[in-house]
Amino acid sequence: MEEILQSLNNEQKNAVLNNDSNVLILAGAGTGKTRVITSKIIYFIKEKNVSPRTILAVTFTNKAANEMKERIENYFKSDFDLMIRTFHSFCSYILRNEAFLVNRSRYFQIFDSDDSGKVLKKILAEYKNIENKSARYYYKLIQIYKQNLGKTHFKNIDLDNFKKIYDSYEDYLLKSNCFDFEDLITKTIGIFNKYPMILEKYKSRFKYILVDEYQDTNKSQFELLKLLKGKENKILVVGDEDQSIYKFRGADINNILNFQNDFDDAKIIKLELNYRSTEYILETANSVIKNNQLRLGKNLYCNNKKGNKITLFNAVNELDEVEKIIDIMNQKKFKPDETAILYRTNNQSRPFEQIFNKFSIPFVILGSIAFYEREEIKDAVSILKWVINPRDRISFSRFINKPSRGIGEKTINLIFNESEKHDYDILKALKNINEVKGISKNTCKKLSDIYQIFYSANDMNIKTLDKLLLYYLEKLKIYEHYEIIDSKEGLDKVSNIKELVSSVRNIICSEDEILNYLENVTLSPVLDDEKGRKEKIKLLTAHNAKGLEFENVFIIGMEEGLFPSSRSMEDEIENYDEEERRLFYVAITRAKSNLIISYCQNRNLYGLFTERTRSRFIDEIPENLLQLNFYNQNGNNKINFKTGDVVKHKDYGKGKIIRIDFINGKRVALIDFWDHSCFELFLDKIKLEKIEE
DNA sequence: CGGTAGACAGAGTAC
DNA sequence: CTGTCTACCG
Repeated sequence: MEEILQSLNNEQKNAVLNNDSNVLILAGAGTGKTRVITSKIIYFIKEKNVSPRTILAVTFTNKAANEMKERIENYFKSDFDLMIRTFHSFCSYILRNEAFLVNRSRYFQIFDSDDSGKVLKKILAEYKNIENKSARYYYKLIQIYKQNLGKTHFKNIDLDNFKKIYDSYEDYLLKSNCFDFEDLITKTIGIFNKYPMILEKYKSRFKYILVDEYQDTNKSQFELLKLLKGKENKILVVGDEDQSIYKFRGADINNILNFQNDFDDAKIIKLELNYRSTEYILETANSVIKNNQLRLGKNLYCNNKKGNKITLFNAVNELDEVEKIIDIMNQKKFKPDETAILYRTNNQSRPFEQIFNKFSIPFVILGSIAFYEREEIKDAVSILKWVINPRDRISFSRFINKPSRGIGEKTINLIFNESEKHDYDILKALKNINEVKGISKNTCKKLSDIYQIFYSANDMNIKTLDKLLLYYLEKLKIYEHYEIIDSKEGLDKVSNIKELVSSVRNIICSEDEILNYLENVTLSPVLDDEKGRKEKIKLLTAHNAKGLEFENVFIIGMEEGLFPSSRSMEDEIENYDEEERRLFYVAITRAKSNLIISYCQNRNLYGLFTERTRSRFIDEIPENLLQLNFYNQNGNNKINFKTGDVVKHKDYGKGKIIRIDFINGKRVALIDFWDHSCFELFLDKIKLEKIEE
């Protein structure tokens, strides 16, 4: 323990040793918070003789959970019965224990938003969709409704209609023996409220509650924590209000802002010493975030060197932006492996894919479409989900008609009706398919064959999951379904499925192992394959970059409407740009040594060229931290010309700068001269003065 | 039931 | 621009 404490700074030590009250550790970016949490858990176990079994640590990503667990077990060199999980996976653990209390079996499966959307689509079709709103719209409403534990005050929404759709949705999930994401939290709370004895059981077990990324908790998660904590236990939360970027997912920044009001005897310990970034980068981060009102307030400092100034450049369009980034990387000799390109929206990776591919520049996109969200992967996984939980209608519908074998919506509905009539699961309905009226002889035969495939699997004594999955895939002819689409796309899908098969070769074919695997697939989507990351430039959204760090960071597309996003402006009236500013702050603080920020003058949006203005956030960076116009290295012309400036030339007279471009590192301005036509001039070679209009 | 063509809406971050 | 939904025909 001594050596652990010695390696901590005073702030961190204080956070580890302070155990008499409820504590909020307000940890800025790069201040070593994971280290503090793990040290704290080690301290509990080693110095306070706390049984590991009584510790509950909740995180938001499985990555963080695994990292903590690993560090602790490495220290003690032994496995512990430590409950370190994400909110969702912790609740899933409780729900599997207590499933019968919410009319489910422990084999329940979890619907992702895609599955939920399909359920809602079916329901809306039945109701003829009175309000003519999309399934996605209702999914969002239901999510919000659940996150707020039914205490939402919807405005301008037909509540009777909503309630009807909501009830049908809940009914569908119940019949499918499934939960959606929000259910995991809310149904757990439901059990705790309804059955105090059950709550007592968990409360008396988990005496020490630690929460990571507290700024990302939503209302229901907050309620869950309060229930578990009760009056008896202490709670320790770690978070950073400046990095609260998941409002769209229900995160309520007020949880962290109000911590001292919500819990009595609460203490705040700040961690402000940053180990990650150079001073210029930290100063940039600090000057941006201080424009936010909703803060507890902290100011990062470091003992690192000043470092390089922040490079800011503009590009003609999104393709030019890519080319300039390649140029900068070459000139500054950035290693691809240590470089990340961060953007606001996933589709901004496109021009990079195009150009990087053209020049064979190695890159990897992190987390755009998670592997497990791909159509073909979901198809394959849905087979296993249905095997484990044969009431799951959505999973059954996914694979049953791939390749098409004449089993369409009509037949599927007849099967569902049959299973509902007798309270069978779907497998049993297939077994008795001959009794179902309205299905043709031919189709009946096909369904019986499918029943045989699943029935026989039990007798085959298959040992590992890859073999089992392969058996189903071959018998059901899923490969053929995708191979028949004789294109690169189809072949990619086949190879993705093969990758999936080989990834489960170490999983034993027991119900529990498969159940555990399926839960991980849904609750801990892997960002990418680690093996392919080396020596490659990383492309990812600012959201996905949270918690990561890179030597060199490009933040691209810093334009009004994009970053800050115009959609976030519609979302709320007050402080509408604060969440976006936090996101920018997160992006800035990912950089260790070099930070480059860029924006475009034009951008192709939905097929149209649109003129852009640079982001308001850029103006919040003090000019003395910026290295402007990276390409203007000669410094012949000290004037900082920009688009829209009115200028005067001794021969051509007055004109207006339309845009500024760079050719071979030299600034070139396209100027619309009033007495002449429009033409381009090298800014650093001509005599040009800026004048007032 | 299934495939396809053409219309049309939407366009964002993700456990 | 692109993905999705609808209408129609085999």
